[in-house]
Amino acid sequence: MRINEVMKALADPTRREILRLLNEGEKSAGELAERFAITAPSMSHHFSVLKAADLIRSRRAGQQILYALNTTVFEDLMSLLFDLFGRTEAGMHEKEGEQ
Amino acid sequence: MRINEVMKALADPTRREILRLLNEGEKSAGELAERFAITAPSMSHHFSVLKAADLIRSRRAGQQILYALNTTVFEDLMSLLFDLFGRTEAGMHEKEGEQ
DNA sequence: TCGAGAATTAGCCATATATCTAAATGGACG
DNA sequence: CGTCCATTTAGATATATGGCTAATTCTCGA
Repeated sequence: MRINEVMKALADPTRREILRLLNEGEKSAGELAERFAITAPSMSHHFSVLKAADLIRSRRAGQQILYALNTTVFEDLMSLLFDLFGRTEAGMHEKEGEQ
Repeated sequence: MRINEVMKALADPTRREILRLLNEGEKSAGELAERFAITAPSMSHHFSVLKAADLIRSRRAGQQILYALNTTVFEDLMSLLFDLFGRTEAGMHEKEGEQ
């Protein structure tokens, strides 16, 4: 996991809301876009940031592109946060995050 | 908790490293600064961002200012991440077994 | 093959951010 | 007091980011 890309991706409120919506299930780009007051190209930019961070996955279905959460990153994120905040008693979590 | 401020604070690698160092225990501004290749004013800027996000607390001890983690935010952060990634009932039924 | 619909890519602009140097603040101590 | 030391504040600058419009790509269906 690229921590920096993940964290930067999560730093934007629009992207966090996209993730929240995708938590309900797979949605098309257009379906997501209509929930926001920004243009499709801007949304597309956010999708690419989320994809680069591997927070979402996409697949084409006809003319549409469907996006879905990549939940495996969640665990990595938890691991990172424990690394930052977790009060550890010697070896409580062996697996250290990168960076 | 101001999610946006917390997330933006965490988006910077220097600030994440500061938190990691503070996880070892309280440290002075200078003590933290000497670990990085950036100037004291730049460090000070990062401290203020972390403070604004309530991720750290500070207290004066003579000429020095000591910083410490504010661990209570950790729980809030976890809660937020579950909100983003945690499978809710609706989501669970839509994409079961997906990874 | 052609046109329409969905989405992305390209290019531009304004704002936000991270960094620096220089100056100001606040405490310690002779 | 006066000066030193630790840190912050002010102000400047370069880069990053997020938004837009216009143009392009890709797929579907007549």
